[in-house]
Amino acid sequence: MLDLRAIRSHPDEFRQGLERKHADPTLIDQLLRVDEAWRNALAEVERLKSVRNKASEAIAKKKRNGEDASADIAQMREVSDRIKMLDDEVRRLDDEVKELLLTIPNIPHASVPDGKDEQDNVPVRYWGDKPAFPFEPRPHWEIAERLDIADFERAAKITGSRFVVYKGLGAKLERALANFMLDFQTSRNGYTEMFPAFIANETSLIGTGNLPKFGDEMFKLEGLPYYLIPTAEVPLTNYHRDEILDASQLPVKYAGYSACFRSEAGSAGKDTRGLIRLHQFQKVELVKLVLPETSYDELERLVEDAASVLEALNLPYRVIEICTGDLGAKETKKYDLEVWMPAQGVYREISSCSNFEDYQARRANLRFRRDETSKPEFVHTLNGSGLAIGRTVAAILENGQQEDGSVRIPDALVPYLGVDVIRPAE
RNA sequence: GGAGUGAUGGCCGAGUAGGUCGAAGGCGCUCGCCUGCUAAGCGAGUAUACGCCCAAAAGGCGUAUCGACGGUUCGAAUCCGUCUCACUCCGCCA
Repeated sequence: MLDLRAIRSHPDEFRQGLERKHADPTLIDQLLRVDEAWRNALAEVERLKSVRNKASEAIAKKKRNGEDASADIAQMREVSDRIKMLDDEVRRLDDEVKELLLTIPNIPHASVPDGKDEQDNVPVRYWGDKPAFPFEPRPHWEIAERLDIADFERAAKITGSRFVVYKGLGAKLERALANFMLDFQTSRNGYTEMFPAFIANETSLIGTGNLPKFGDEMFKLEGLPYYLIPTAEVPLTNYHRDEILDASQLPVKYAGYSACFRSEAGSAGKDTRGLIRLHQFQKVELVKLVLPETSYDELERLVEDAASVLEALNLPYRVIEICTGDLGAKETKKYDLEVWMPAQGVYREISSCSNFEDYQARRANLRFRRDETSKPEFVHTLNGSGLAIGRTVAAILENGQQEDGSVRIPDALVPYLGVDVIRPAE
């Protein structure tokens, strides 16, 4: 959430920020209106409580001296009733302020290119040579079915559409990629490996910004205040919730492997085939908690950390900078990594790296202290996929495919998979 | 799932016939003194959030906070209810 005091002192900056994001700038005015009402009610109730506290003290004194205090008590009864009413009012207004604050999106960073939607995103660099095929490249789902390494039909039988069962070398490829990515990010890029729970509570989801607004993108456990995590970002970012870290601990860098569950509400008809858009996929997620003044440098480094996996796997990709209109609600700045998918002839998102500044840190109360005497400040949080495994499988299958239906495995992965080519059964 | 115990400040730990308790005491930490150095000793200080005053900082005033929420009361760390978490025992499991 945004800083309420900052909004009070220069609301125009926030209105403009929301406009850049094509969000509703009048949210700021709504907020300020309720905030003022809240502060007025608060001042009044605190004044009455002050009266009450003094009177209570006087009553205590009288009683100790054996004097009669019944008149004072009767008088205070009225004050107390009024306090009770005002307290309800204050609570109601305070809830309203908090709810609005939780709903208002983050403001884009000054460096983010203006734009309306994804059409206006800006490619910033390209890496790798797209493979040239002397034949018509097949889509990955066809390759996978032919190699008998992924089974969508039976997954639909077991669960439903948008699920997959990996089989044989497909299952091992999934496992090999997870191991490879975790090893890579821990040993090469200095992340601490984490293995979180796949279920998180509502407080955690509010902390990362998935609730209250985006509950319908997740699977909720029936009758419980628990959700299946849509990404390991949720448990990893909440790991230090309500803590005050020492500045010397920063940056905190976590790499967590998890399954990710997405309801994909509203995406009917999109990417209905293959591994691109499933209700469950696995991912290695990178999360950083950093000093505020370093967060944009850390974002650039995060992009490199994610991109270096693609380079190690020799998968062609590009980096695009997301424009203001296409930014998610929580982000101040975001880069997507898009991997080349030869069969469709398009780049597909395989990683998304974002800076949230203190938007999540405020929600999750993630703070640090510069030294023993200084006041706690909010950290900046960042995260990026490093990478989405299902889409990496798809990219490896499509980019490594050969005319005979076999698939060449990237060299870096061979020690993990045990073979350098996946061939169709005879 | 059943039975029980507990939750107080950075940590430990007092505080139940409700009233000068934001909370004794100790440890830790900070500053000063003392000391050849260290240790010990002595003195002072040491929570957070929010609102108001102030151009701002400094500072001042006020309110709230003893797991959370709600209730009783003029007044709650202390009484009542609900919940959460932790621990112990039993059962059940990987």
